[in-house]
Amino acid sequence: MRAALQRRLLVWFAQHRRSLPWRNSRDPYRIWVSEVMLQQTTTAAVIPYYERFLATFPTVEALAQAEEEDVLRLWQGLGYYRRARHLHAAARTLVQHHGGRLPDDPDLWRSLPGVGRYICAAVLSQAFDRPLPIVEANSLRVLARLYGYRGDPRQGAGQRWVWRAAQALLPTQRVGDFNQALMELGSLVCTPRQPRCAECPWQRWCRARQLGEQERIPPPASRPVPVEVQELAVLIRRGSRWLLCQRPATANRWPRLWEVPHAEIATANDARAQLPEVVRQLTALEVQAGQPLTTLCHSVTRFRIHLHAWSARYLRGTFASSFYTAAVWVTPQELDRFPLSSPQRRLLEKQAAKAVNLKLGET
DNA sequence: AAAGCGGGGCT
DNA sequence: AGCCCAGCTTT
Repeated sequence: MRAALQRRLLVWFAQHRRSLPWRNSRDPYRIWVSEVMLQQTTTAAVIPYYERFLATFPTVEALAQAEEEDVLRLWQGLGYYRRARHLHAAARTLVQHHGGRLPDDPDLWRSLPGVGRYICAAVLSQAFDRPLPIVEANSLRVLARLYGYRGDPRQGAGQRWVWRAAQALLPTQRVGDFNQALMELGSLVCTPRQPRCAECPWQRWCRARQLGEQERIPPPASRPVPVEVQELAVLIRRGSRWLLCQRPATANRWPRLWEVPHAEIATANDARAQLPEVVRQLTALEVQAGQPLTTLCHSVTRFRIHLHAWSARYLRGTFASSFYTAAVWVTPQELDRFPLSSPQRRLLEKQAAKAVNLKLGET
């Protein structure tokens, strides 16, 4: 049965595969770049970025020689900027310590920043046909449905199950094509909602379909419980600069006003000018000096997107002291939301440390 | 084990 | 509006 599944999938793939810029090449560098960009990002969104990136940095040497700032500029708008910094750092490692070679060596790939189990296997199976399985959002859905797996294949035991399933199904030849085909099936046929089972090469073996449970397998990711948050905000304009001042509604005095230190950097680096957007959202909520601002948030992330970076300390529960300032950066991860080069990041971290000291001094 | 990182596309 | 997406790192 396994052989039949493999054969039918590969035949289907030969007929239905989309022509994408990173296919038709076995260059590990090109495949690698595509996998990094495609991480948590849809194909349509990636294509223009991918073509620009490869035109600018056609080889790993070109990427290694580039300034980090220029790499980030090309990445701007894709999000998850840590991916770009890792890609660039890994390119430099490969050039400096491995002669610019991208070999068929899983241990080497896994040692690179930003390369986990999936990207390692995706690159090596496509470039060298190395028999490594991959599990991502599409193949995960296909496998869970094929075997009618009832648990959550994204977590714990389910995760171990789905990687074993992918491993067991893997052919000994045309591994790259098979991995691609599995994802393509999930993307074109075995979709999250309203899967096109009539067009599926595996329909006769699909347990979920036999049970009529295609839409319920795998189970949807659970959403965080909404939490109501209250705080006060003041927005002050001084010429072309903006000051944002926030405090928890429970605090009884305002923090000293500090200029938001990353504002200028954010506007300078981000074409979509995040600061005016913050201003727009806040004014849309009619935030005036001293007015209460009530937000229903479904998750920390959602709230922080809403108000951008300045509410970090509040939601981390570290605002027990009687005041709170917007100017404090909390973790390096929070800096990942901006396309900041490593030196810029270090500067902000230093400023943040200073702000924390000031804060402690006043409490 | 769980949180954190974004922006876009789709229903 | 929700929900989802070719994941990885950090805590």
